[in-house]
Amino acid sequence: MPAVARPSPATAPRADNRLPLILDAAAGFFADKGYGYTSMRDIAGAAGMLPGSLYYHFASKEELLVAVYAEGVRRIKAAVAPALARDGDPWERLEQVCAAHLAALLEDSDYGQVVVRVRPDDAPVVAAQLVALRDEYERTFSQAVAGLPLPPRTDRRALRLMLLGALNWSQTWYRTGKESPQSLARRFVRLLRDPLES
Amino acid sequence: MPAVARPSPATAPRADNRLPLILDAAAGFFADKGYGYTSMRDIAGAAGMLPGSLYYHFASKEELLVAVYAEGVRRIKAAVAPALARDGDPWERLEQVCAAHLAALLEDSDYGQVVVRVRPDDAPVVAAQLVALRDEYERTFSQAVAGLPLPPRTDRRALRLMLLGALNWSQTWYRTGKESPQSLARRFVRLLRDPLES
Amino acid sequence: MPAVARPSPATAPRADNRLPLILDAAAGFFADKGYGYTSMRDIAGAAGMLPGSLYYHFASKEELLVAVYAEGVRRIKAAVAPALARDGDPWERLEQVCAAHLAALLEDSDYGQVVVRVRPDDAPVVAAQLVALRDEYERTFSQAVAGLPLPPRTDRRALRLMLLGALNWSQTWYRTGKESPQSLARRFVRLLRDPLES
Amino acid sequence: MPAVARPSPATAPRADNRLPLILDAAAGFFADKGYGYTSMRDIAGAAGMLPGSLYYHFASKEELLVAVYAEGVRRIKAAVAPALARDGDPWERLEQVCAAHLAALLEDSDYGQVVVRVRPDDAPVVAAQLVALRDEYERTFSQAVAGLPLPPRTDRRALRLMLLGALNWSQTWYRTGKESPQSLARRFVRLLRDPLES
DNA sequence: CATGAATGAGTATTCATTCAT
DNA sequence: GATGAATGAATACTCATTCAT
Repeated sequence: MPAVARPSPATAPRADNRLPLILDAAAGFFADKGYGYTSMRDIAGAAGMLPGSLYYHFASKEELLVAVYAEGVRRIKAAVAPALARDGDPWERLEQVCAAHLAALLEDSDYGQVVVRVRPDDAPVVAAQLVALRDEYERTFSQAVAGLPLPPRTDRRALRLMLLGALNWSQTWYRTGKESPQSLARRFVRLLRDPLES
Repeated sequence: MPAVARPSPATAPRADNRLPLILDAAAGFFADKGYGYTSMRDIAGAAGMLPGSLYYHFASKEELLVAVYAEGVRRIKAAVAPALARDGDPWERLEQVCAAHLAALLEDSDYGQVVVRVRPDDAPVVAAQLVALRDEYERTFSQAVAGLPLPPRTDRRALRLMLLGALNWSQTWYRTGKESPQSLARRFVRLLRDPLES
Repeated sequence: MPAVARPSPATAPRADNRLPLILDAAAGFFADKGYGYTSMRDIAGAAGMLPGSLYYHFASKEELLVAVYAEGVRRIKAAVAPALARDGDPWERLEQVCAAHLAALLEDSDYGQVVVRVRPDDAPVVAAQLVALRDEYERTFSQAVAGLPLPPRTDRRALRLMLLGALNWSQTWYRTGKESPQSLARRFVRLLRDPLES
Repeated sequence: MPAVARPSPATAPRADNRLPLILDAAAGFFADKGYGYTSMRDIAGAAGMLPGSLYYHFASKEELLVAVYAEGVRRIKAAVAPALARDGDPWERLEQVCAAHLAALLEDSDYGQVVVRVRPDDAPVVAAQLVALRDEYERTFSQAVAGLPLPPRTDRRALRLMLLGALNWSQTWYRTGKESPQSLARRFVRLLRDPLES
């Protein structure tokens, strides 16, 4: 326990500068193969270290997942925030929010994918934390729906669940390149906005 | 213990057929914990046999999954078929199809859940078979959308993807008891049919 | 226990007419992959029956091996016998014996190969029987060496071990087609007969 | 707890190196029971560790075999090298080479035995490596034959195959104690060198 | 003669984790 | 901060064998 050498335990309590490397590696695998199909060895290998070394940074695989998941939520929220802040037509705003959500989910980074792909009960011990993080984001998303001028008695909850479900499920069939998140978002929102009954 | 029903030990030599038992057990676990989180021990235990005994019936865990998955698709198709066959208002028909789909997925049996929950690439060796099965069903579902009278240039593919996505994703948040598949289907279809833009 | 139907329990105590089929299948695998690497399933499959059915014919895998091994020894002895019976030049006779031995071992059938390939202690329970069978043949082979007119004090035992070793080991490197057992036998015997020291 | 002997925890960080222990254990079993009849449990047990722990050192049973086999070839080559390097009578040299070969094979260590006992295709994945190793040694052995002054048109290849076969097959019947490798080698070489035809 | 169904013990291998250094 | 070495429990799967039918 060196009491002097370290410049200042308060300002730099723990450097841990390879931490982002680990998070990136983990996010990559979790997004790609899922939590349960990823081993600590996979992650360590990709981060250029040995499995045991991961435990200096995270107490368990589950805690590592929480960290990745939290970062994923943070990024989706950050991606959606500008769209949400915009003034103007609420339908247009919803479309932009959806586009940002989709982009974060499908293309921008592994972190976003993790949030949609990993089911909280894959990691029972921390399931509650994951659910809380997910809920946190869904409240954000709700605001975009809440701002919509809708006929009275419209079921806004169903609207939100439907839209979010459609968006999230797209991870299942979406293939990069054929269509942009932006245009997909437009299609989906149009289907809701425009009357379909001829 | 029906004392009469059994035809005769000669005609029915002894097909205890614990095979459906195995399938049920597997379906239960796959639906509940996912494919990768289920062990052959789990399944064997629930079926009242030893792990090795499973291999008399299925050559591998993956083939067992295919059997469960196929049965799942069969059941969803069977559930949806009557609704699809109905004459009358196409929107009404779509609603009934969605209700049947949701019921099969959320309540009726584990088999339906497996089809939605298990990702084909969890079992790489048979992934193609699973995809084929899933596609087979989706073609069935498409018919309900195809029958809709829609304004020209409506994007029917997007409509199908959106609806199916919303339906399937419901597995994530749906909790039995609060709301019936029937009523949920009605809500979703209404949101599409009725104009939302005031 | 039908007392009448069977023609005559004494003359045909047990038909067992698929037995040769089983032996052939077993010989094939034992020769090819070795005893330990062959499963009863392999054999049953090749014989067109189920694994359990083999136990009607043989009490255990080990006993099946004994049967195959015995048949192998029988065949090698039968192949060598005519050459051994010949009159005339003893060196010529030895060459013919070696040629017959090699042919039985390398080309004629799987049974011969089994005798050379399978080590008695691969099947501990019956090891002694296998050794006895092998010894039985070696005594036969010895006669060909015993008949040789050799300088006094020649070590006939070493000669037999050397020749038999060279012959048996050929299974390791011999590839059908390049050279006949006949010509290989001639080469080996010549090396012994002719003086090499110039 | 030796307080002095250990040079310094810094220079010799802690290379317990139980690896040779594992190799020895594996060599012992492979030589004794054969590759396929040896389990990783056997080896681990003899090395004083748990089965899983072996995989820290070797990626698979097959790779472990390669390591043992390579060491075996190395040892036989090393044993034969001095004899091969000798000047003087080529027949005498051949005899010494054979004696060294036999000693390595029959008495000196399990490693040598493994090379002769284990058939490359017992471990299909690495079979090619094993064959390459074996060939490597056989080229060494060939030199001893190549140095022999022989009548023109003598078949040197057959001579090498015959001698090596006789030597290697001796593993089958040789029992320590009765006769030394040295004397056995002399017998074999004499049989070739001296004219047998009276 | 043969099968259908199962057993129980064994196989190689994987994995999250630990901990002294 | 990280490693080398190991643990212990789990995993999918295999195999010789059994036995009622």
